[in-house]
Amino acid sequence: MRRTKEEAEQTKQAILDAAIDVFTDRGVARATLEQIARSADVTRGAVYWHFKNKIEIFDALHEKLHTPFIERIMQGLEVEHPNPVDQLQTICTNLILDLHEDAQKCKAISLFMFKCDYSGDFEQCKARHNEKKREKLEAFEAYFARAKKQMTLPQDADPKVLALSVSCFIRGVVAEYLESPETFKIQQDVPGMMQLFFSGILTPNEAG
Amino acid sequence: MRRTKEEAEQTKQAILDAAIDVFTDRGVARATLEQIARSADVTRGAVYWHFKNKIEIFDALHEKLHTPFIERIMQGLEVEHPNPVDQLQTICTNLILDLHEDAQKCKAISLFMFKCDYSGDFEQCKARHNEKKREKLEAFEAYFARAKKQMTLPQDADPKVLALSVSCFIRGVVAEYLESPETFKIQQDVPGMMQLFFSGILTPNEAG
DNA sequence: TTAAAGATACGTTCTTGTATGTATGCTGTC
DNA sequence: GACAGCATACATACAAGAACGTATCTTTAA
Repeated sequence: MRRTKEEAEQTKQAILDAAIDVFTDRGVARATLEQIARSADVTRGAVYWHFKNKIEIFDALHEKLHTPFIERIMQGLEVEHPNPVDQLQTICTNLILDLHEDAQKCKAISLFMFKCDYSGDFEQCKARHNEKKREKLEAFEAYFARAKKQMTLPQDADPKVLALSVSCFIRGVVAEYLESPETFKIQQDVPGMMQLFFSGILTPNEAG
Repeated sequence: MRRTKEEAEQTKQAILDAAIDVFTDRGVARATLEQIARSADVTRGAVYWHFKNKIEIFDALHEKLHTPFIERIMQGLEVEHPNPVDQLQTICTNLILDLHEDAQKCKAISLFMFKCDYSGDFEQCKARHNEKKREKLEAFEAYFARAKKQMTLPQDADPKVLALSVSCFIRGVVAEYLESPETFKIQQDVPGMMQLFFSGILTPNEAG
């Protein structure tokens, strides 16, 4: 049953797609390679041919999800913008609004937010994933540093803390939305919530 | 080997404490009742005596964690306060700052944020846990409704959306902190971040 | 022809639930 | 107030089924 190279690549992608479904349904830990194989219409033999084990599948999915996400944030830094904070607000808002139209992406994000834990053998993934987070934080920081330089942000603002705040808020919004989508209508409420949050950033901070 | 009633209760609590450790180390799904028993210095027989299965242990831990948390938010509503938004800000800030001093609580929260998923048999927990979330959201909402009535909040503010925003932000902050505590010093940065966030709430919203 | 791309088969390990064993705390009774 | 009888609080033993990794086929592209 040897396939052509393109067929083999298709099989590999089919396994990854199937993995998203099975991980979503049963959770990463309880998901079986047999179930993934079944869902991709192959046997475990095929799975073991393309991936060493479950962790390799998991990591492949993570890579596939986060790379375009970070690229999008980085891209905004490549062009000059009169108000980087507004720019960042727009990017973040759109990033979240996009979720509403990409069910597969939602599933993938939910995987890493709710359906996995980095205990046991999965601990080795954590370092790689943290690296991605650091990149993201630094990009956020760059937006605020640039805004400070352009005087569109109070001079006493701390880019690090602001970047962290943005990161926290986005994470919370995405988490709450994915966890219980019925709680709020994303299209309707999110722009307002983002506006509210970013208006806090632009307010000079009088706290000690 | 029959123990007295108090000893039995101690055993039960020891099992719950052990469960936190084992769940933390191996993840909820990969944790074995045998491991929990070992860690509590009993056998699986004792575990099965006090709990029907792993899910019951899991639920008991959740109950133990969230009840005091919600009570604390509710308590703030019992007394009158000249500025409910400030009051809520203080409560939320303290709630987060407290984490720094209670390692066991951090472990427990991390459990429900990172170490578990509600797939398979654990799906039955989700409804109960969502109920707790709803209570929390309604309490937040009550603070803002009261502030509106007392005119310490712009009249065009939507208590529902504000409550949701607070919920999202807190969740994000706690998640980011617990996931990588080295990213920010909680005592130092959190008050500023909360101030920043709540100042956005008090700013009249001009967005469409 | 040989090696890629999988399928099939097998043995082992790990967990779970339950069934059964057992020692002892408790309770009513006389 | 002591003692039979029972329920409690576990410990131990057992059976059954996953799930995994590997080893061995099979087919066909290169």
